[in-house]
Amino acid sequence: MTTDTIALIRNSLDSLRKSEKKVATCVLGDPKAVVTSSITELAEKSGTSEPTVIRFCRKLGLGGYMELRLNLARDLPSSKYIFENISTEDSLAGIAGKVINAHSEAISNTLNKLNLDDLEKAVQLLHSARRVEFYGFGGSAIVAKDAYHKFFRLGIPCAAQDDSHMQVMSAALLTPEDVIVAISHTGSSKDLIDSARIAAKSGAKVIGIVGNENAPLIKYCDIALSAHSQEAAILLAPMTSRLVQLAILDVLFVAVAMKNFHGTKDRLDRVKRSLVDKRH
Amino acid sequence: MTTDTIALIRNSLDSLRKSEKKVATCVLGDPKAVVTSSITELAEKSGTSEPTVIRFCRKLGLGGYMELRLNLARDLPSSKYIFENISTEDSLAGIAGKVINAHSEAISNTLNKLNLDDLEKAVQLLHSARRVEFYGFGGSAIVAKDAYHKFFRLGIPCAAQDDSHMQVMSAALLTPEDVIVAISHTGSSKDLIDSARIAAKSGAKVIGIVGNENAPLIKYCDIALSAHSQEAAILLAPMTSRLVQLAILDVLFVAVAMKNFHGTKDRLDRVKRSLVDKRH
DNA sequence: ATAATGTTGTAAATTTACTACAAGCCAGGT
DNA sequence: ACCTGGCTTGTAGTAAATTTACAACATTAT
Repeated sequence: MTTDTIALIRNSLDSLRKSEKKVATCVLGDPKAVVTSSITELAEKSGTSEPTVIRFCRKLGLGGYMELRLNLARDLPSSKYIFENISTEDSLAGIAGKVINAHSEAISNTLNKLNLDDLEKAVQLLHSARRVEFYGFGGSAIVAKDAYHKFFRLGIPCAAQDDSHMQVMSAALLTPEDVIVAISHTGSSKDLIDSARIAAKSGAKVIGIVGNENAPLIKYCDIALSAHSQEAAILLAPMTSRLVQLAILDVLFVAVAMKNFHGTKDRLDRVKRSLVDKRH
Repeated sequence: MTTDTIALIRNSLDSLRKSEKKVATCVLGDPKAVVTSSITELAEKSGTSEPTVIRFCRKLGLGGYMELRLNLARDLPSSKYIFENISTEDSLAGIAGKVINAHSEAISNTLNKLNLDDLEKAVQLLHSARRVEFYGFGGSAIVAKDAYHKFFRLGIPCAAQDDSHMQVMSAALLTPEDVIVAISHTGSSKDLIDSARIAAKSGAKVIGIVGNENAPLIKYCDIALSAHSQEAAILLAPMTSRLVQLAILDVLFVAVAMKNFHGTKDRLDRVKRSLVDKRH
């Protein structure tokens, strides 16, 4: 249902007439220019006439040329999505824009990058787990804790471990019915790899959430969900990566929760009610 | 540099004439409609005339009405209807899509909702603070901890407190040079309000990060940054809210970091180097 | 070869964006 | 209170845009 106009043009290229195709190649060649061009300019540049351009638009299922322009404006990697780094010259508004846009973009990209098969397997594992443990250090410890906060409401016995000693001890005591979720941006933290190895040795299933497809941690994972956050700005990379990790865990949480919707709803309501006395 | 047009309108709302403001509220009220409207339609709907609409566009620094339409089209969510709730019938791909889209949307909206003046003041406070403390409970405790993780790298003495007793004790010891950041989705946690009140009594500045503009907590804040996440799906609300809070703190962090770029860069490098031995 | 069909461009119609100017409004001063 | 000067706002007109109707041309089939 994602109507990317440029993809649409490319797909319907075959069903176009000769001169309409000229228009199409012209649009595909420089879509950005179309946004700022009038129909006359486009007709001229493509060596055709205005009505041809209109017919071209109609063939795409659009109402007219205006609609094409607006759609292209919407779909283009507009100046809004900047992977630039922040510079000292930036105004506060500029900084806010860059940070927010980098985040938003990173999150959207996650959806494309996610492997649905692996995701499905991860959901199955978590759903049928006797116990779930979330491991992470530093920034990823926060993600682990957040995951714990969510998953424990599902009634699944779980814990977040951000202490390397606790992790190995806990990992040693796991059983094949248990699952650990190992979270790491680099995917190369020695301590975390140790913990994952020990957990695997105990027979527990290991789900890795990493920000890099070549991470050594992946070798010790049954399933690795890579939150590859493309070459975002250096300064922002750790933040976007963390946000993406959180989003992946949110997806896992919701998916697992939906496996047993009524029980979940009841449980979430009870959690909610338990907090009312804390309100002002 | 190219800021979001909607945010631009919101910010320049003060410098507009009476009837231009009518146009502005009309655009802000339903930006999507503007994209498909002609200048005449917008003039009519806002109860003004075409020239007023043009003048409004010029005030924003745009060339004319067409540019406004194109910019709005570009900034708007790509026509996916998102704010739906998850249902039990959803496929995994559907769930992932909805969660990710809700998140992405919430983050983008943050930019529009943020009040730049308040943001600027918050940056100033944090930059010149002798000490910064982050307070939060439950899910917001995680956000607090995340903020602590970031800000301590700037060399600012700081801490995250997620224990109500520690909070009040710590708050009682603060000085007018100190700043606390009180984080709460509902903005009505009794304990957090207590902590904020005590901190204020000690003379410390209070920055509130809340998900609701009518939160009681705001009364005790010098600056309240509202991460109002619009009526997102019920099940997803806590998650998106948390993501938005994180994003706001990211913006604050980057902005404060940029106040002293060279020092920051050096410090971040040192932190990075300190971790290399932990790598595989 | 010629009729039939399909494709493209010309020219006119209609809508849209924009400009020049005049009417209205709200000060401040007499 | 009433005028006056400046500042807003709307009316009416203009130029330019998009879209339509139709005619000319090309292509294919009979």
